[in-house]
Amino acid sequence: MALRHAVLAALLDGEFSGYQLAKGFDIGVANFWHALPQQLYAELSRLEDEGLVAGREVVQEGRPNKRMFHVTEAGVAELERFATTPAKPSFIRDDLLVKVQAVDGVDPAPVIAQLQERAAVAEAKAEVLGKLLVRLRGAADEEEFLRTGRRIGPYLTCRRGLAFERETYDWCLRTAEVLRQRVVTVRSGE
Amino acid sequence: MALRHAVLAALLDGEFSGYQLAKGFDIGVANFWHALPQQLYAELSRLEDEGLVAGREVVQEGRPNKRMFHVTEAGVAELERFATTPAKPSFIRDDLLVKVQAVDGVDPAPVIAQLQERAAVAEAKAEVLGKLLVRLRGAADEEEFLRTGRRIGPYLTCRRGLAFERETYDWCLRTAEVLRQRVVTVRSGE
DNA sequence: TGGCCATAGTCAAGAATATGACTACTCTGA
DNA sequence: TCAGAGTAGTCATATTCTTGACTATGGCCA
Repeated sequence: MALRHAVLAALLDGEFSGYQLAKGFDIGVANFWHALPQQLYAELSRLEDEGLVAGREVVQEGRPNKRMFHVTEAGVAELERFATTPAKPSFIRDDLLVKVQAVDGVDPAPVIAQLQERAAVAEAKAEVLGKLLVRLRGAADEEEFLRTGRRIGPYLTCRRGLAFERETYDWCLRTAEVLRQRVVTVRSGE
Repeated sequence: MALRHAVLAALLDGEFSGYQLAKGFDIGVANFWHALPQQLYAELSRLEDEGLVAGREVVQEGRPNKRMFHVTEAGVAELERFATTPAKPSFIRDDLLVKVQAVDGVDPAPVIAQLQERAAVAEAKAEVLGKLLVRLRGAADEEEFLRTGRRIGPYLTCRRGLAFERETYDWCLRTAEVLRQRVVTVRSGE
């Protein structure tokens, strides 16, 4: 039940609408918590009912009105409480890893293709995250920023995301190469 | 719905009981697909009903009987089909990352403590995975094994798991250090 | 002027996961 | 000899996540 806390954590950066969160979840918080728009809207409603966030209607012209949310004091208190509860071990869930695990029993060609695709996605994501890091730290260099910046949480999680994507990229390419080599080996009658 | 495929992939290594899978899921397949025992038992039943795995009762003395499962031809075909479906993007889900994201708004002390704990867990897991790699490749060296071994799927996913745990370890320690430094900085009135 | 995309959000239903309790037997250590 | 841990598995319930459809409006392009 940490989606609510992920939302609260994301809202520490300011005021956001459900729609903005749904977009932004792809780059920022989504490194460690993926959610669909429907979940976010529903969670925001629940959080508002419980007084952990507060929303205000923003009337817009030329486009639908929206509701901007921010964290309340009670919301910060809830985050505080959450931070002290023992963390559950993290886990990855990845279709592609399942396919690689099974690769000895099936045709490797589609797996190789998917590794390649995934590498491309990871590369693109890594680039986005790299740029986000630069934007977050602004003019300061990294060390300086980490020592004195006033909002380093997103920066730290972003670094983790970047390392993860780079690792994914490397692993996908190296794994695809291994599988490709084996196809050649088998064909040449090893 | 890839738990079923994770189970099928795990059973490619031989015959296992639900109980064994539940234990082993922690080290092997669990790198990319975590599941509770109840889920595994339920999934095995469903897979058996659908003819994708077959079980046989093994009568034991001094302990409860067990059911050993293996993948059927239909099961392999299902894996084959699965391997060709487009892979969904993977995602991490991590309580601890949420806490780090929120660390600017809350007391960092418990977060630092949890980062330390997590680093220890990751280190232990990395060691287990390292040993598993050695066991999987046996006498051969890595290159040799990857070229000619007949069951490399688990090896490849295990390498990914190892890289992930090492990355987690590094990130946790570096992040904890950053947060500790800041506490000092703030205390000294920066 | 018809179709598509973006903004902004909602509803309902279903599948997948998690939580907690429970049976039953055996071996081991205090 | 009693408690606890390990083996092997089941059941029921609750929460969470995913899928798919749906409302509205405005702008852009052909």
